[in-house]
Amino acid sequence: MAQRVTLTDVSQAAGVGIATVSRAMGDHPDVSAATRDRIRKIALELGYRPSVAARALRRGGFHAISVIVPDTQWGWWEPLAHACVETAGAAGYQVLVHPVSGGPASLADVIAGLSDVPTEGVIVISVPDQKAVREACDRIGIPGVAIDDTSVDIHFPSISATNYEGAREVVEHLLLGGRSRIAFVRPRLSGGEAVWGETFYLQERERAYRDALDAAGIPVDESLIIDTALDEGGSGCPELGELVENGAGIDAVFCAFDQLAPTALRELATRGLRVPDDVAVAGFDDERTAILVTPQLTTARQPYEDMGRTATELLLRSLSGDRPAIERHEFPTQLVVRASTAHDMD
Amino acid sequence: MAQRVTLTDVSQAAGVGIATVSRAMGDHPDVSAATRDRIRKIALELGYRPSVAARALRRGGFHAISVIVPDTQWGWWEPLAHACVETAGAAGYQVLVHPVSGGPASLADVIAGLSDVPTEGVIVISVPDQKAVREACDRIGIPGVAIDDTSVDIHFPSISATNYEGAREVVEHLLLGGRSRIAFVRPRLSGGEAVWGETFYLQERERAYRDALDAAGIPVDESLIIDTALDEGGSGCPELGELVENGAGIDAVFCAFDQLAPTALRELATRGLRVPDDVAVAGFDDERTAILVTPQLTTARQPYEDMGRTATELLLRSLSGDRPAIERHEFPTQLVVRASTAHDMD
DNA sequence: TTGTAGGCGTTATCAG
DNA sequence: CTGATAACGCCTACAA
Repeated sequence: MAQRVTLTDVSQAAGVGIATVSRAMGDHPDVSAATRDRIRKIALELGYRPSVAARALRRGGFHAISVIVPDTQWGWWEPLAHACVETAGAAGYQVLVHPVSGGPASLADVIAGLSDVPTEGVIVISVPDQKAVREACDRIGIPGVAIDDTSVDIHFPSISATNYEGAREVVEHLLLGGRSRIAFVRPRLSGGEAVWGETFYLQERERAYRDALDAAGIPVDESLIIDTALDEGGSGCPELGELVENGAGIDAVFCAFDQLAPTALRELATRGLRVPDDVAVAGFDDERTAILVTPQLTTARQPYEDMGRTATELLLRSLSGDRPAIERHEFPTQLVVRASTAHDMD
Repeated sequence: MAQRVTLTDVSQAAGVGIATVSRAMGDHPDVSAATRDRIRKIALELGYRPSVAARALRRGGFHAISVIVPDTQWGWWEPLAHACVETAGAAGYQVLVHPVSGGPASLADVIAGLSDVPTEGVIVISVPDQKAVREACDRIGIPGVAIDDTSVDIHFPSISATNYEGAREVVEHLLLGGRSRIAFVRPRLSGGEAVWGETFYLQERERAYRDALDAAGIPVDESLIIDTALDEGGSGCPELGELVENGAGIDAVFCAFDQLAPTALRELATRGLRVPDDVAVAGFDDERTAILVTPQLTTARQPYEDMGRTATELLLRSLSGDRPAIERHEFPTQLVVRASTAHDMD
């Protein structure tokens, strides 16, 4: 139905050669204005659309890369995609963004589907299992780069922030503020997603939490490390509430990432604890959440721009023959102090 | 560099005809397992990748559509894109998402760039000027559908929510709660973007605001209609502050959309006004903002799923020859009552 | 200024 | 089972 009208059709309808039509449609100089206009009119009437495929075949390629983005409800990955688009655009590449629809299997599915998409390479964001994804890439024969700190084992050049250093900086900021009973809030694995358990960035941030306390001579109290459901709109964080209830005497909360903060803040508010006076709260990412909650959240900002740009550069380089090493490229975070931890706001 | 190795190369290296290689690469039955494996091995060594262009040319088309999404920093449009992906996927279409990079000109630019992208049609989201975009589409000869309520004049089949009815419902909800001094907060045009001034949804929501007051027998006080900068992270809303200062005696605030609420809420909090006891606050969209602010926001939810699905269906239909009418398709919003307006929470 | 012909890399149709 | 060959639709020398 769709791709029916061709150059030949138009040429016949106009009683000219196909070359003339081709020239008329492009902005070729070698056509008389009269015939050009006549042909264009006919083409329009016939609903002629040039075949991208034929054109690309003729010219050899599309110069497009794909960015595969996770299907989280809210797009924290947007700054990343944006940076990719910018960088690729400057190099004459189109960027195709493919949202992943669901479970862990489907990332590989999306990639498999790419065999019919004109893309020369792929940037995957937040990959549950790099091995499977890598195999999918190999199967269709395109190179890839990951912006990912979830996989413990990596099979792509992997871009991430300095999770350990960033988290350590956050915790040290809390310690400097005189806090010593610091809870660490992690996301609870929901359903069968045992994946979380081996999530690299969680490991790193937790390690930083422990090390920072150690270094400050504060023994880690395992009961202060709690797991909770991820639900930004939820009314509270029962596990944190329990901690307060039990008289754990916490004076700070470090959320493994910003999205865990809203429920924590609400729980504290419900229990009449003031933030930051009674309890300081901090997160990680500097996501949209951080500026919308009350009070606004101290956190570690991930350098998404740099990360996206570097990923794209690595990919483009590997398109021109390079085979970049499979290693982690870590980019430093920046501590952003806001009202949720007060001490050095003055 | 990239697209060099072809079927012919592999066939020569393997000492067979290209047809055999083609069959070996696909999962054709008519090849002996032995040759198939041998050929595949050689192809892998040579780094052979089938040409998507040639393949598409042969098979006639790509079956992909594009969704062009605005480059707002935070993706309220994501549910839309998601619905498009789902709907298109079910019909065997790939979806390419193209973020727009900047100013009003660039949407048309993105579309112009699509002439080299294998896409059969386009869904544009939030179009500042449909006329220009329509011309860009015509120029490259692909059909389009808009999910858009910004343009006053439309040149695409245009999907949107029922802005008037939705806003009216919100204002009536405030009135029902006994509020009568209701401020209406609009975004201020920043820089040269006179576009906002002729923004359809703003006109509609304002009209609803006025009509609702009228219907309730409350005269519209023009001084209660204020324009403010859009800055989610900002510390307050000076214009609203002034209103309070001047003793305008407001008891409710209707924000033209959710993203205007955070600063309004902060301003009220700063001035010691309690929400909703002293002042009720409501928005429009049911965006992420709505559940993150304190207190959570009463608002009108846009039915993004329906909207995205319908847009995709319209587009797919126009790919099979239909020429859908250029008209608005409006989908009803749903009033979502949260803590920011208290009266019927009990 | 216009028409003819060849080829881009695949796949499908035919012979062998 | 395998090999030649003809399209697919467009662009562009080259020829008229």
